[in-house]
Amino acid sequence: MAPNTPVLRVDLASDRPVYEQIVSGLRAVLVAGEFEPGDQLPTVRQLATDLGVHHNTVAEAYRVLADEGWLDLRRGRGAVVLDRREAKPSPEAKQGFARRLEELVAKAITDGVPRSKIADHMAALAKKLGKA
Amino acid sequence: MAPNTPVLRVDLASDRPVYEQIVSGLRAVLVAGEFEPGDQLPTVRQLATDLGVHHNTVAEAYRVLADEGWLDLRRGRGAVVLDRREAKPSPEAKQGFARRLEELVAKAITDGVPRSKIADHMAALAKKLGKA
DNA sequence: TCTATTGTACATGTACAGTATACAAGTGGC
DNA sequence: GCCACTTGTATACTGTACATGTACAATAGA
Repeated sequence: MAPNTPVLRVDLASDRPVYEQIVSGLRAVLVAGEFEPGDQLPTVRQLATDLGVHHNTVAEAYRVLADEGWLDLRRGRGAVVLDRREAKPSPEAKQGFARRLEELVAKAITDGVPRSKIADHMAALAKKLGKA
Repeated sequence: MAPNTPVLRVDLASDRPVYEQIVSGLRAVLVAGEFEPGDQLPTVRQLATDLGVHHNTVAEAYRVLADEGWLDLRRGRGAVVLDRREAKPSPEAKQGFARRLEELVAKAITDGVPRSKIADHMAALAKKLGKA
């Protein structure tokens, strides 16, 4: 493996905001359990250098994740991964997820991804979630 | 049902651009097959009034869908749904879909949606895609 | 205590989203 | 054919968000 494993990657050319890419990407990594509670995340300056952006951009992303309860963020200390087992109920979150999922699939179909591939991906992910 | 069935709905308070919400929402409707080729979509002014936005905002959304091949757009005539069966292959589209899907699921989990619900939704959608 | 490290606050440049307004291109009745 | 009307388009303008530059505050460690 490469000397320093990149935590994630961003597309500077994308129309999607970089800080939002960092939030989404890191959140996926955290949900996947690739970090244990107590683990240190790269400092805002370290990750910023890796990604080629300004450290304030990374800081903004870390702040969002901290608000969501994923990180403990303090100056001088860095970003520490939290436990976050509390599953707070969300009324319209389910509905929102369903709609976003439909929209994502519609986009993929428009982009020419075969429906069978899409179905396979989702079935596989659903299976993984079920046994977790 | 209400006298006029709303084609879709947007959240003006969302940080997500309205025109992008219109694109995603309409694309999902089109993929779902709720319109036949040749059907008329609401005029940009009509839909704009329904949604409470400016007609130029709707026009921008229609233009994106027209570029994707979903609509035939001409002044004086309105927006007509096209056939669009051609499935153009996309190399990185599959990979992009997979990543976006993971991120969407991570967001849902963060929002407190039970993993079982997420898995059920995806399994159901996958099944529907498979038999289509 | 002193210094380096780390996150934060604020101001600035730039690009994009949404709107107001005027225009061009079709449609349909006469 | 003419003319009013409808529909999408183009341009200018305003507010806001993204990303950055720079300085600051708080913590860690020697």
